[in-house]
This record gives sequence, structure tokens and C-alpha cells, in this order.
Amino acid sequence: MKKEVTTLKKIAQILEISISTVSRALNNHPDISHETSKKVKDLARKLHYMPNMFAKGFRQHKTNIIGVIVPNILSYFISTILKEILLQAEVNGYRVIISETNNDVKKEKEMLHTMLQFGVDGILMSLSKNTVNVDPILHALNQKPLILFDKVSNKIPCTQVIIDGEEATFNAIEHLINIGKKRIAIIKEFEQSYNSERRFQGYLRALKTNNIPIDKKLIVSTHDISLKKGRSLTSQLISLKEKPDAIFCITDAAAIGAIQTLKKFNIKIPEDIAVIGFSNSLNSTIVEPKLTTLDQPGKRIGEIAMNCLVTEIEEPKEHLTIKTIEIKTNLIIRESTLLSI
Amino acid sequence: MKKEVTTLKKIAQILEISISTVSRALNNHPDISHETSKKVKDLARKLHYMPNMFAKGFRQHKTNIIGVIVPNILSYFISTILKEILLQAEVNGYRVIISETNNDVKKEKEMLHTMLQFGVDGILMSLSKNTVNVDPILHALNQKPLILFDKVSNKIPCTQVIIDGEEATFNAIEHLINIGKKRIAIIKEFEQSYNSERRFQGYLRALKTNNIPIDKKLIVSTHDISLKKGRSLTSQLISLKEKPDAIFCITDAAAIGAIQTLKKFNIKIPEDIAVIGFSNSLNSTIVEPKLTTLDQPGKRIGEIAMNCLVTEIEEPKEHLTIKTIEIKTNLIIRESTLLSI
DNA sequence: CTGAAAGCGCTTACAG
DNA sequence: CTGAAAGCGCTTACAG
Repeated sequence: MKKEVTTLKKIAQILEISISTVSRALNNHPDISHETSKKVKDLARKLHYMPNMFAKGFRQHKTNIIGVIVPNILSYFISTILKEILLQAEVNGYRVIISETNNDVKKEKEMLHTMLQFGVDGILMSLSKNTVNVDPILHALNQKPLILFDKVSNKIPCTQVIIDGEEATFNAIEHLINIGKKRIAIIKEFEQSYNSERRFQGYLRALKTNNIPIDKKLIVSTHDISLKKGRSLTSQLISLKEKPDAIFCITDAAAIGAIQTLKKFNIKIPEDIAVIGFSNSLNSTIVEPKLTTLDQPGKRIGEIAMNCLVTEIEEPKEHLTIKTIEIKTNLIIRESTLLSI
Repeated sequence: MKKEVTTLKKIAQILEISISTVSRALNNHPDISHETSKKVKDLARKLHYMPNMFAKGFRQHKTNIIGVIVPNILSYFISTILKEILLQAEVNGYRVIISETNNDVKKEKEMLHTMLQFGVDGILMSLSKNTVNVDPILHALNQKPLILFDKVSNKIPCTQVIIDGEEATFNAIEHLINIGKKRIAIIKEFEQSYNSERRFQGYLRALKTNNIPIDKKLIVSTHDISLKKGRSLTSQLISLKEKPDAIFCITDAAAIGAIQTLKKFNIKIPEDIAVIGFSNSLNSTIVEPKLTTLDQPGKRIGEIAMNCLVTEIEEPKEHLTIKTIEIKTNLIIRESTLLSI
């Protein structure tokens, strides 16, 4: 079934010239006469010649493959980033190998290893939730260009591309304050989550800037932020003696859970309690009331990360240094905070 | 910056044995003495030896890379399939290169070409919406195992893995009939969509089986099925003199659009008009009322497609024949058809 | 049980 | 302008 493949050798034999000449002709080497070059190219086309990338990569120590490692491909935000990475890769002539860790640190390490072994030219990576020991990553970084995005770590001296979650949250909280909210709760993850912590810092700064006292009862954390947890933590918040008048959730999923619970208890949104999420996911326009949320421009992240990687592949850096690129983002105001004051 | 890499040669030199022996020791060749083998393996570990997969693949004409081509990675259904493909690939020792066509036929052809050139061992593919000329695919199929999933074509003699959309839709329509609906509308795509047509056949069969006359006014088609189109086509349907009492949409997105429009016009769901979608997407549980929908087991599709591909890679088939694997699926009944009769 | 050698398909410094 | 030859890192048939 499998067809015989055309090689340089075959073309050379038919044309009765050397393999070197064929190779050069096909690579537009200036030395080759126009005549020869044309002859070779015509025949190559006719025979559907396809260079064997393996031989080529092997020879040139460049594979034009980049590896991408992400925790979970099902996340819409991650998909958006991947989509842009694929596009940019194509534009720059790279193929993309994707691996998913499912937040398993052991797998993460293995995948990093496999990718290096495969000779990828560089790696784009979003850390798993539980990555504590960064040694495997440092080891990889020593061998090939590596760039982190979204889930990053300041223990790794490389380029890192993230959303400016601190400022974004700051703006979201100020928006709540502007519509008259004073008891603003936050549903976040535990401390080990870098993104959650940045957002929490924004929350704290906004309260401080506006002279609103911090009430620890309004700060609730969970290990795995999700729609369900959004529901249960909201139940917890509304059973407080002094209820919150707004809830900021560090993900849309949790915010949707919050909305569902508030509706169940007939609490008016946003009059009694306003809600803000983070992601601008598809769902945020499907829930009722429509969710105010922070945009998460995955496209920008993917674009910048990929372009940085291409640059580092082509011009390897001498010294490893941490360089964080923070992308500004916008608050998208919808019904869940739309108060006619 | 880049570290010196360990090769067989280096290990051989240090141990003062031949490269062949090192290679055999590492590959557990039975000939090698236990002692030598241990010595080699220990040193290899110590030096972090990683076989150069390019040299290996090049030598063995096997890359352990498979290519996946899909129209759009942002679709939740596609992501689910990809997730399972990645998992199965890992289990079977394959790496996965993913490309996205965005329904561009020209790109589809290029990607197919690039993948072959890259020496993938096999290809998993979901056709773009506009694929008419299947020659490039037939050409690829002649060179490497290729399996289609979800978006398939009966013009291509290969294994194809799909949802049984005909039966699924048949069941959905019978469910509507069982709750007393008689004027059942369908929102579908135009004829060139294979999946849409299969679902439409199920619709027709269900009506026929239950002696319900077909009313052409209740059959509406669009080129690009979407939430927006769900809205506008629903407006169209409810402006009919004889309104439908149920709407079946071939995607969840369109069904959500339908629900939004019905609510806007204060039409009761499901009492006045019931709605069913297709996908069991995340959104289907977020809309209110929650959407009755057909599950689309992406996991099963990914699993079966990948396993078929691995089989074909390991035991190439002699003759190319079409073989369609249809996966049964379930109706998930939620509020949008939950009538207390 | 081990080694020398050929070869996978390609590129490129060297020679002419 | 063109060719012969080496070499990328590995595997394996052949010989001992």
C-alpha cells in the first residue's frame, strides 16, 4: 500500500547529477546554474518530492517543532491561547506538539522530558496547579528556550506572559465601590495559586485605597475553584450575620455558582448582592443575569508567548533572567453589577 | 548556554566499549551480558542520556508522532475528543501534533501535506465544513493510515468514527411526540453538512413512524449554525400562522438562541414550545430553563479513533475500505422538555 | 557476548 | 558551477 518515496538520490540518478547538486538546487543555493536548478525543481515537483524532515532536522539540529504543555485543554481560556499558538506557529513555520498534565506533577515532568528527547526547538508551558519542585523545569530551561504563560512561577528565570490580574481585580473592586457596595466578599483559591494571590492583592489594594476596612469573614478560599464551590461558598457568605453586598469571584465558573445560589435564595442581583467573575467565558453571557467579568485575552497571551519563543529560539539568550510580561485587561460590565443609581 | 548532550558514542568512549554494545545494552538486547548491561545503564542514567529521537525515527522509519487535524479547537466537543486522543496517545507512546483548519480547505490540504512530510505515523482528521474535493485526503490515505472522526465523508475509503446522529435525533423527536408535541420544527444546516443531514433523516423517520405529516415550513436551514442563527430562525418560526409546539436544534448553541428568543416573546418553555439541542455542552445546564439535549460522547470518539489508528499503524491494511463506526448516544432530559402530563 | 561497518536522507566544507 | 566525502546519532546484519 505505501508508496515509494522520492529522495534526493532518486532525483540525482534520473538526472545523472550528484546528490549535492540536487540538494543545493532545491535549497536555492546561489552557486547552482539556473538551468540545472530548473531541471531539478521540475522533476522534484513531478515526483512529488517531499524532503524527509527527520533527516533534515537530524542533520541541522533543528526540528521546527515546539512543545506546549498545559494543565487542561478543556478550559476555554486555554483553548483560546492554544488556537493562537497554532496560528502563530504556522506563520513562523513551526509544528506544535501538545501535552496535557491534568495537574499531575509527575506527568508534567515526564512530558517535559519527552519533549526534550523529541528534540523540540522550544517549549511553551503553563504550570500545573501543584508544581512545587521546579527543578525539572530548570533542567529543561537549561537545554532549550522555555516560556511560561498563565500559570507561572517566580522561581523560574525565564520569560513569563500573564494577565495583569492585580490591576484587573483592583478595577473590578473599584467598580463595585463606585456603584455603592461596601461589604465586598472575595471567593479565591488558597495561597499556592499564583494567579489567585495576584488577584487577591488587587482586592486588598482597592479596599485600602478606598478606606474600606478588611473583614476576614468576607474572604473565603478553596482548593479547587469551581461552579460547585462557588455555590457552597456563597451559601456560607449569605449565612453571615452581616451579609456581603457584593461577591467577587476569581473565576467565572465560581461566579455562576454564586449567581445560582443567590437566585435560589431570592436575593436580588445586583441590588442586594452584585457579582463579578473573571474570564469572560462563553457562559458569562448565558447566565441570567448576565455576568460582569474581566476579559482574559487568550489570543494576546498566545501571540506574545509564541513570538517571544520564536525570538529566543533564533537568538538564544546568554543569561537566564526572569522577565514578566503583564497584559492589561478590561472589565466587561453586564447585568450582574448594573445598578441604576 | 546549551548543555552538551550525552550520546551513545560518549558512553562508549568512557566505558571503552563499542557503540553497538551500548545501543544493545540500552535496548535490552538479550545478547548482552548482565554485567555490561548494568554498567551501561548506570552510566546512561548518571549522564542523563536521552536517545535522540530524530536519529532513531530517521533510522527506523517510525516517528511515533501522529497528526490530528480539526476545523476548530475552540469547540468544547472537539476539545473533549482531543483530550482523549492526547491521553490515548500517551498510553500508546505517541506524541501528537495538532493543526487547525478553521474550515479553510486550502489550509487543510497544506496541513495534510506538512504532516506527511514530517513523517507522522498516522493521521486523525475531522473534515472542514467546505471540503468538496477529497483528492488530497485520498492522496494522504495512500501513504499513511488515516482515520476520520465527527466530520466525515463517504467518498473516503477509511475508518470513520461518528455519533449515531440519525438514531439520536429519532429518539429526541419521539420524546417530543411522547410529551404530546405534534408540530415539531427543526433548525438544521444546509445539505452539504453530513452530520446535519443524518440528524435530519432521524427527524423525518420519527415523524413518519408516528404518522405525523411533514410540514416544510417547520424545516429551516442555515449555512452557519450558531446562537445568533438560533435566535433569528426561531423568530421566523414563531411568526408562522401555525406555530410549532417544539423546536429541535441540531446544536446546543442554536437551541440556546431559540430559548432566548422564546423567553423574549414570553412563550412558555416547554408548555407552549419545547426545545431540544444537541451536544450536552456546558452551556446547556446554565441556560434557564436547562436544556434537554443529546449527549455527544467526545471521549468515546477520541478513544475509538485513536485505538483504530494505532491498530492500523501497527498492522497496515491491505485494502482501503470504508468502515463507519457509529456511537450510540443518550437523550438527557432537562427542563426544556419536562412537562408534567 | 562483542565489535566493525553500513546505512537511514540530508547538508555542507572542501576541492576542483 | 559541480562533485566526492564526511557526518548528524542511531540500529542491525554480519562476522567472530
